[in-house]
Amino acid sequence: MTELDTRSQILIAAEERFSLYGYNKTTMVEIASDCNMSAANLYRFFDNKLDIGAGLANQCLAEKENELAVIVADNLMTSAEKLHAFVVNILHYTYRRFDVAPRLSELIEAMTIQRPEVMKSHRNSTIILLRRLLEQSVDAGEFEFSDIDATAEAINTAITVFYLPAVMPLFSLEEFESKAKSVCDLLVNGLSKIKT
Amino acid sequence: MTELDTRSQILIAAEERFSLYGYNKTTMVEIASDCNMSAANLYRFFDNKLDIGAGLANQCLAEKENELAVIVADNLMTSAEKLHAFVVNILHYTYRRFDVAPRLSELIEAMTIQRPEVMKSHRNSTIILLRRLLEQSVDAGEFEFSDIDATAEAINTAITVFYLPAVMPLFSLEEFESKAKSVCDLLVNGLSKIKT
DNA sequence: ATACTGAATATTTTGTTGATTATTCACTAA
DNA sequence: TTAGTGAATAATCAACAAAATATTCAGTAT
Repeated sequence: MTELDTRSQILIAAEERFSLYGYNKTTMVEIASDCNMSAANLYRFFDNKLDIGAGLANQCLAEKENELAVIVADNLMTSAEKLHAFVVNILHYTYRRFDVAPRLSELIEAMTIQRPEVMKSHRNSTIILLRRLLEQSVDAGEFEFSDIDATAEAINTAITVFYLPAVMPLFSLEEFESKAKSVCDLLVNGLSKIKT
Repeated sequence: MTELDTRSQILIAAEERFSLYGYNKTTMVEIASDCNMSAANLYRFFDNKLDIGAGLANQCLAEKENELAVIVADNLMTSAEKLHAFVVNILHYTYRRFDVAPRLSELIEAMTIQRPEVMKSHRNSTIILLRRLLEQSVDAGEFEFSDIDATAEAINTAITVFYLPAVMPLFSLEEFESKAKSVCDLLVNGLSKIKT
C-alpha cells in the first residue's frame, strides 16, 4: 500500500469515527485499529490528531465551497438570486451543523480554536467566490461598484452572522431565512445599477 | 431606608464588586456585607444573584444605548456619517469588552447565556434607534427605502459581527474598523437616493 | 532503508471529595 | 407588619488523584 493510500485510509476511518462519535471522543487507538495498525504508526502519516482533524475539516469545507461554486456558476439565476442562494446555502449549512449534525460541528469547533488557519482559508475561498459572483454580475450588466475586493469583503462581513453556529439558538431557521432575505435585498439594492 | 433605596444600595455594591472582581468571583456574602446586612436579606430585594446581575447589565446596556442615541440625535452629521459612527461605537464597545474590560464582560456573558431576554431587549432598543436614524434620514432627504422596519432589522443583522466578542480575536481593531467602514459604505449605497 | 510495533512518557480528561457559595426558612426585633 | 438574622440545605467549585489518551522512541522485521 502506498503512503498516499494509507493516508486516505486513515482519513476515511477518522471521518467515520468523528461523524459518529465526535472529534473528542475518538481516540487514536480506535482510528488505528480501524486501519489494522498501531496508534504509533499513525504518526508516520500525520503529526498529530489535530492534523487528521484538519485534513478532514478541509475536505468538509471544500465540499461546502463546491456547493457555493455551483451557485456562482449557475447561468439561469440573476446575480441577485445567486447572492441570495449563496447566503441561504451558508445559513442552512450552519444551522444544520448546530441542529442536526453536532458531531461534525465538534470538529469545526476544534479547528476554529486550535487551527484558525483552516477557517481563515475557507473564509478566503468564500470571498474569492463572492468576487467571482461580482465579476459575473458586472458582465451581465446587473451590479456596479467601485472596488471589487472591498465589496466582496464587505458582503462577506455583512453575512458573517450566518456563519456562526453560536448565534443559531437565538432565532428559528425561518427567522434566519427572513433575515437573510432582507440583508440580501439591502445589499442588492446597493449594488444594482437600477434601483428597485 | 425605603425598599427602593436598599435595592439601589445593593446594586451599587454589586457594581463595585462585579467590575472589580467579576460576576463569578463576587459572593452574595460580600455584596451583603458591603451593605451591612446578611446575605439572606438580599433575597428580600432580589430573587437571586442572577437578578442582581440583570439589574446591572440593564444599566450598562442602557448607557450604551444612550451613547448610540446621542449619535442618532446629532444634527451636524449626515445620515451616512451617523450610521458609520453608530457601527463604530458598537464595535469599539465590543472590542473594549473583550480586550480591556473582561471583568464586566463576564457579566454580559452570564446574561447572554442565562438571561437571554436582557440581550434581546437591548437588541430591540438598538433596532428602534436604527429606525429613528432611518426616519431622520428620510426627513433630511438622504435615504430612501420601502419598509423601514425591515430595513432597520436588515442593517442590524448586517452589523451583527460587531456585537460579538467571540469574533474579536480574529482580527485587529484596525481591521475591524476597516470592515465597519466598507460595510457601512455598501449599506449607505443601497439606502442613498443619489448613488455615489 | 521502509513499515511497523510495544512500551515509556507526557498530556488531558475524569472522578471524587471537601470546601465554598447560593438559597431557603424558621425565627427575632422594632 | 416590616426589616432583618443565623443556621440548615442545596448547588457549585476547586483541588487533587486516578485513569485514559496522545505522543515519542528504541527497537523488530522485511
